[in-house]
Amino acid sequence: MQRVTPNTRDTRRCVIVHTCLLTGRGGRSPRLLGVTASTGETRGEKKERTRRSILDAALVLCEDSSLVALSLRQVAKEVGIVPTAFYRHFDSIEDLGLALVDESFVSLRAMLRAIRRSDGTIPTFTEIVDRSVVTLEEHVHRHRGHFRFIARERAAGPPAVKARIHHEIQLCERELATDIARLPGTDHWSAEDLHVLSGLIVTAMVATAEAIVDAGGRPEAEKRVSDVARTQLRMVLIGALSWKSQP
Amino acid sequence: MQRVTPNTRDTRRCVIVHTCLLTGRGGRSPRLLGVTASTGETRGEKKERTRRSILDAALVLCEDSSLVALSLRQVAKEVGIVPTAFYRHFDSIEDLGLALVDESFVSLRAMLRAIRRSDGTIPTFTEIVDRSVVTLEEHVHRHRGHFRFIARERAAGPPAVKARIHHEIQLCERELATDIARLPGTDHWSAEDLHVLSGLIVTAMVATAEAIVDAGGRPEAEKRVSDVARTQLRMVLIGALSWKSQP
DNA sequence: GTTTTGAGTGAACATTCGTACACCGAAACT
DNA sequence: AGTTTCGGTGTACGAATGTTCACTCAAAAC
Repeated sequence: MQRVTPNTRDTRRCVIVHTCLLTGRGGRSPRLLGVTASTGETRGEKKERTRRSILDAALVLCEDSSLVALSLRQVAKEVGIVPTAFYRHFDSIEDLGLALVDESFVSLRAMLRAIRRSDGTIPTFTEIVDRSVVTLEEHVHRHRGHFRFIARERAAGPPAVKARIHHEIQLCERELATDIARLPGTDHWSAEDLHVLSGLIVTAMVATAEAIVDAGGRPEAEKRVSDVARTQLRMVLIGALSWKSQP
Repeated sequence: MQRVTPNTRDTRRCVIVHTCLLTGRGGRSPRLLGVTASTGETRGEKKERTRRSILDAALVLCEDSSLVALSLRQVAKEVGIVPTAFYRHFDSIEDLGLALVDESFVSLRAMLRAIRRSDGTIPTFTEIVDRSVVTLEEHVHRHRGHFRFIARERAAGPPAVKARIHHEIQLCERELATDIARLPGTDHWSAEDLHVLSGLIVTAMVATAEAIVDAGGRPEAEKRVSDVARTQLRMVLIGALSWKSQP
């Protein structure tokens, strides 16, 4: 972010207050030295907390723009550490990005597991669709930052980040394919067709997630998006049901 | 691109040779002054040529990374002009981005028109699908740079750029909806359902275009992508045919 | 109690960035 | 012919960048 005029920005500096670092800034206030020791915090815990602060700060800072435009110094300033301290936690911004990808997909996978878990009774297709869309909507709400990040860096991130995101999405497709295979009426499908269908569904859901994020929390806009998503999924499933696997 | 080590890059400097500027570099070689006049090139033509060079250079330079990480000085160096000369053509990098969006969609619209134009006879759905996918594949090949650009900046560009891309894609959806409405068997569809369907198709096609770009020109990978796209489109259309518009 | 470890500091570096300013000179206009 | 227009040049500026290096000092290991 170099080409903004110096005074337009910076209204939200140091959003993340990093209290543990305010206690003893390298001997700047030597009378507080003993206090830090009294916090009863293990060194590993402190490091982990700083790491979290860095991850959170990075997610906030590249909200507009992208990872490739995110500077190490910006992150350090936001966290409240000196630039060089960044290297104690990550080798580079790209490395940070990979950690954010992992983190994002951990929560996403939790969501997918939640959808799958509720399959005790044999549900109708409509039930599956409605439940999935509702779950997605909730989840995007709760992890808006992560979804924005994935949607952005999937297309614009550093090559390694893009590759990992792509790989994770492919895993989602494969898991969905095995789920579909368990549904009644898909016995005669080829593995190829199964994968094609799950790819289509995942594509549609990714687009839906992006649209929900873009709705920016306005309830009526989100409602419209999720209604569209529901209809689209039903269309796809109806198509799938009348699909004949060809050789 | 600030965080590369200074010597790793720069193997492909000044890819775009800007001959017109080599003739008289501001009086650096005054004996060539008359030559420039003898090129028989209007001032407007020269300006347009420089503008083209800037657009092309920008497209190449932000191939990896993104518009938000593209610097005015990089572009100027690649084109072979001094940084301040950039402002004679664009107000900012964002302005340049908007021009690139327009340019990209001009060619995309030409493609869509081509698909539509061939609808003299009443084609089967299979014919429509096959023809569309083939056309898309050809077009992505011919305008790989533009498609990469759109796919990237759609998610990561400056807000104004993102907005314009989103708007253009919505236009595509609307045009597709009116085309679908002309097809037999969709008489009883609501306008809402039409738009939902075209949105789904456009989403799938955007994803297909991205996948073709990512295939990187390897023929077998592209073949696989386009086969998948064909199957997906058929699935969607089969679903659409057995779709009943609900109130 | 002594030593080692390691997260964080702060100064310094060579680059790169956007932009302001005065200027040039040939095409375009009168 | 004389004047204006306007791409393009070159210098200069303050600010920001990634990365180096030699430190500090309390927690952890011994």
